Amino acid sequence: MSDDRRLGVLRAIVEDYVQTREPVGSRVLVERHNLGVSPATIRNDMAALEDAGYIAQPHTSAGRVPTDKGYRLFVDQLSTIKPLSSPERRAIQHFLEDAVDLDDVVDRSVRLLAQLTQQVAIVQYPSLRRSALRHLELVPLGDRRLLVVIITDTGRVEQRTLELDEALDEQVVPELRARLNATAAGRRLVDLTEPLARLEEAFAPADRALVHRVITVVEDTLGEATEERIVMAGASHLARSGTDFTGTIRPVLEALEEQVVLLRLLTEMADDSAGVAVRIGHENRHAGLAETSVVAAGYGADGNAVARLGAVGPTRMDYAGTIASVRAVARYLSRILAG
Amino acid sequence: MSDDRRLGVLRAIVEDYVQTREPVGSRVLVERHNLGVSPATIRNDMAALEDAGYIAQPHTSAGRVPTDKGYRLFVDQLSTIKPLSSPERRAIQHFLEDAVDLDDVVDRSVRLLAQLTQQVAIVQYPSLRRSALRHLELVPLGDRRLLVVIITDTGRVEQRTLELDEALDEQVVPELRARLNATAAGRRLVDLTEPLARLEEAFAPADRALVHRVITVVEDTLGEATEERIVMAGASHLARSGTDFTGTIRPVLEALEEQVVLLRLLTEMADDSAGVAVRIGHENRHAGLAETSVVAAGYGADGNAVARLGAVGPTRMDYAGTIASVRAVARYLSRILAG
DNA sequence: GCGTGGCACTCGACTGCCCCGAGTGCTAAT
DNA sequence: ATTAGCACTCGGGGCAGTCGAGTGCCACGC
Repeated sequence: MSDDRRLGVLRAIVEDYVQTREPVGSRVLVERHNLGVSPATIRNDMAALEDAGYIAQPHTSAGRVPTDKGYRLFVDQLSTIKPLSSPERRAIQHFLEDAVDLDDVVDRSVRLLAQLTQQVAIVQYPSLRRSALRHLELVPLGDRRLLVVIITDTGRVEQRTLELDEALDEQVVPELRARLNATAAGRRLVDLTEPLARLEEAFAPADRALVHRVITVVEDTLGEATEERIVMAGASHLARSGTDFTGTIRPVLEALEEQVVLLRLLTEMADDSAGVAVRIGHENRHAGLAETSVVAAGYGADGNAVARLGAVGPTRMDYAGTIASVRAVARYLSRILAG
Repeated sequence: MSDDRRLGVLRAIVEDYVQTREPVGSRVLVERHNLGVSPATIRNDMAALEDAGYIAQPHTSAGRVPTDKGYRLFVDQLSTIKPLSSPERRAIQHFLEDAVDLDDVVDRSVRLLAQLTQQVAIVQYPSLRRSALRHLELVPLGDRRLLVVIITDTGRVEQRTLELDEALDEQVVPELRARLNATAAGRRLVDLTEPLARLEEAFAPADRALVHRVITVVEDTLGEATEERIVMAGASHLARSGTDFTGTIRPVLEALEEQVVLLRLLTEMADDSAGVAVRIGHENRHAGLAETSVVAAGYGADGNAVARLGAVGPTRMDYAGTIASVRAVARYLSRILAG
């Protein structure tokens, strides 16, 4: 009994099951994949695969279904990444290029990915901490409020309003703006703390209170709590006709609405050599996602990832196609952000 | 046969059906609502209500279920709006007050509304066109790119990058910024076109190309196509155990993912005297939403609505509670934006 | 030792049948 | 106008029987 053939059988089972959504038996297997052997032989292989935990049967007189472990082996065997068709590629590029700002880019990306994969897509906004600062803008609003706008090189814009205790000295604002930008522009936000502290000391004591508040607000904005945003699209794909989940899709939807869960999901995953990570079923370590798989990749200008995106679907998904789409969108998105 | 009692019967049917999710018969009706008459009498009333199209029976030997028309009458009869409990009110206020910027406010609002109503919540961002301009900021990025930032009094920030054909004259930027703001600040964005056109003519011919591009970009940003954004939360509530929809929730989810559909939905609805609008079932004029009802209200600082929010759920929903929650969140949101 | 044909066995899916009960509509009585 | 009584309808649940897909195992041949 060759190990090679057994792998082939597993692969055939996964492919058939993904396509038909039904447990696959030994006969249809030999017919559809013209393996040159008889059903009985396949049955022996299947028994071995079942002993090893790669497949299971829902009930005695039914065919076999891949287990999480089976999908894992299947995915690891997937070596070649199926390239997208060239019309597909053009469509992606065209679609993303028309975006007017970062919100629009992210929004278009997530919809595009949902469309391509026919699954739920999630996209994390470029992390503030890992981005570089492009510009800091201070806008006085009346004489007791100051609007602080933080603009990163990934196009992300954050704004905070400061309520001041005393009337604002209009003179100090342009100076503060200029010196803040001189100090901070171009730096990664995570590296700002120390230079900003030094800057504060360089101001006249009378102005320090204001300077301190501005610096504090900038740093708070970078705090973990509020900085991460994730958008989602394609939830309707979860409700596709042939319902893939035992019971309802509610736990899945609930999990997907928890930013914290999604964030953990995305950040915990380690990309493989092709830059894509796959988590299957229970590997997600979350009850609501026990029957789903996640395919994710990082993106970001000039090679260093500033955030991640991915697709979430039933464990019985088209892994090859999903991986290809996720990878493609991540690449185009990186290119757009760099441009 | 008194018309009063018939209305009471309809009301009782709606209440019971909303609670039990099961067709309600004449006997349980008299028992649960201690109407002082016999089941037979109620049956006559029910027959009349059915002739009038307010209720229907799924099949011969079953109880009655309200029709869209029945719900409509029921909702129109709902005069008093059930006030929220005071802990609820405190929770709302507390929750919304902690928001740091507009994105955060909107995000918190939509989650809060989903939580309160136990349904899908949608919130439209404050309309750009109906907001007033707070500040226009121009930020040179290198010498061939100019970042234009538009900040409204509702806290919304839009940004666009201009790619310039020729090197930017650093001198003209402060002047342009000052004059743009002098012309535009405080005005409703929809009223800007004409003053801006006049402003353009006031510049030296050499600078007009730049001025023109900036003005164009501001006006384009206000164009219908990109200005409207809607966020959604609570999709998981659609998948609640007792599935309320014939077939799947897929068409509903699909409709909710179409910004255009949502937008039409929200803007087409006319608020009643209490500031809340309700659309029931087929009134939504959208196939996917034929079995859902929408409760919406406008919000905005100082009384004039700049956008809308709402809840979407099965026609068999708790209208009184949903209306109360939608109204409350709209009010608190208005207050936050005004403050 | 590996592959194969044959065969008995298992068990879910489907079907037809029956019965029960909830709920109705109608009629006649008050 | 309300009500009691009654015949009628029809969906749903329980039960038995059949069908067929698919398995596991065994004996045989190369």
